[in-house]
Amino acid sequence: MGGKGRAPCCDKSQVKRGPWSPSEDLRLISFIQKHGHDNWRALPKQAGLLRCGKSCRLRWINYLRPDLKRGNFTKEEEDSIIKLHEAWGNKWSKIASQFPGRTDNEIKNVWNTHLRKRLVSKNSCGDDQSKELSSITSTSSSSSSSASFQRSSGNPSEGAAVEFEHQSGHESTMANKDPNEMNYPIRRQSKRNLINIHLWKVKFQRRWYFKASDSLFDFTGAYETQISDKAEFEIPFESDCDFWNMLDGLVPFQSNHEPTLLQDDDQANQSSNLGLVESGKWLSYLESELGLEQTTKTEINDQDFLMKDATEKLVPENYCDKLPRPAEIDQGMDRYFEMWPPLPDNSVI
DNA sequence: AATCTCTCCAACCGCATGAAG
DNA sequence: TCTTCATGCGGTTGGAGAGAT
Repeated sequence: MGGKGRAPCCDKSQVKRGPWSPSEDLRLISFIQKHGHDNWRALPKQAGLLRCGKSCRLRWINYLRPDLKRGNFTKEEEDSIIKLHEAWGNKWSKIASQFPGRTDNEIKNVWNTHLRKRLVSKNSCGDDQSKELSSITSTSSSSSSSASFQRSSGNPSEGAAVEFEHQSGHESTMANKDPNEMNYPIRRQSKRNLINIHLWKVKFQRRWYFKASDSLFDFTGAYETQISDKAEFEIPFESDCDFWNMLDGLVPFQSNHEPTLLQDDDQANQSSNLGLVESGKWLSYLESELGLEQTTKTEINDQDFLMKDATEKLVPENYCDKLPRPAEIDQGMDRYFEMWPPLPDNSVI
């Protein structure tokens, strides 16, 4: 590497940094779903993201790609990591290659935060662990021992990466929810906490408007009522809908650890104010305000309705992602704001 | 209740590597 | 062969949350 050195990968002053917002995630997922990721450098611009390609790549690889295995490491996985680290040292990518669905970053983190300490602790209790300790304190690879390990049982290589489960049996932010509310939380285990997935669906003038969201996905759209209620859909890349964007500001739930659904810079303040609106009620109110007498509150088969894998493309034939916004909805939303003004910052429900 | 300290992990940074011109 | 570019890799950091004082 000589000469003037490499040019920076991007203009740092022109790109956004820090935690990703759900809407950015949506854009990245949607773009990659449709166009792949042949060129990370060009991807942010094409996807309409103010991020550098490197950041997009990391976000996808470490967090968004659908084949990631979520949840804590099993004892078997941890044992395998220890053995592999003994054999290969800090070759995190190489080690991660033996754990489908796990990332090098994840393994590096679990090593630095758990396994290293555990082994140091073990070692302090006896000399028989000195070999293990030597592998911890040295970053060089040991060529003497062949790695004997097994892939952890239940790895996701052959199955859906994201496993959804029904809410049954969980307490949740929806503890007091009205069963009639059109709000169907599902929980899945993430590495750090539980994430609620919510579905809303409202029928208006022969069209279903839907919205589904969790901290990673937030997709909206509409389809004609003559198609099956169970029709599945893809994440729309160019999802329309000022209407739904406005609803995004009315985030009706907030789990303990999750970020608000939309935290774009220009929406952060609004979200922080509105994120505590009591779950579900806004939609019931909206329905009555809109006079949707014919609105049907249909039980949704969650397993059918949710994407099990972000790469699946299950699009209703007459799916529309550019529907005009009915004036009635605009009016109803105006009245909604009057009835449910933004809450003050320090309010708690 | 307020403050401090620790833990964890997502995200960033810089370097290495390989491909292309 | 040299330079530039794109991507991969491993080390490090910043900040949120949890626990301790």
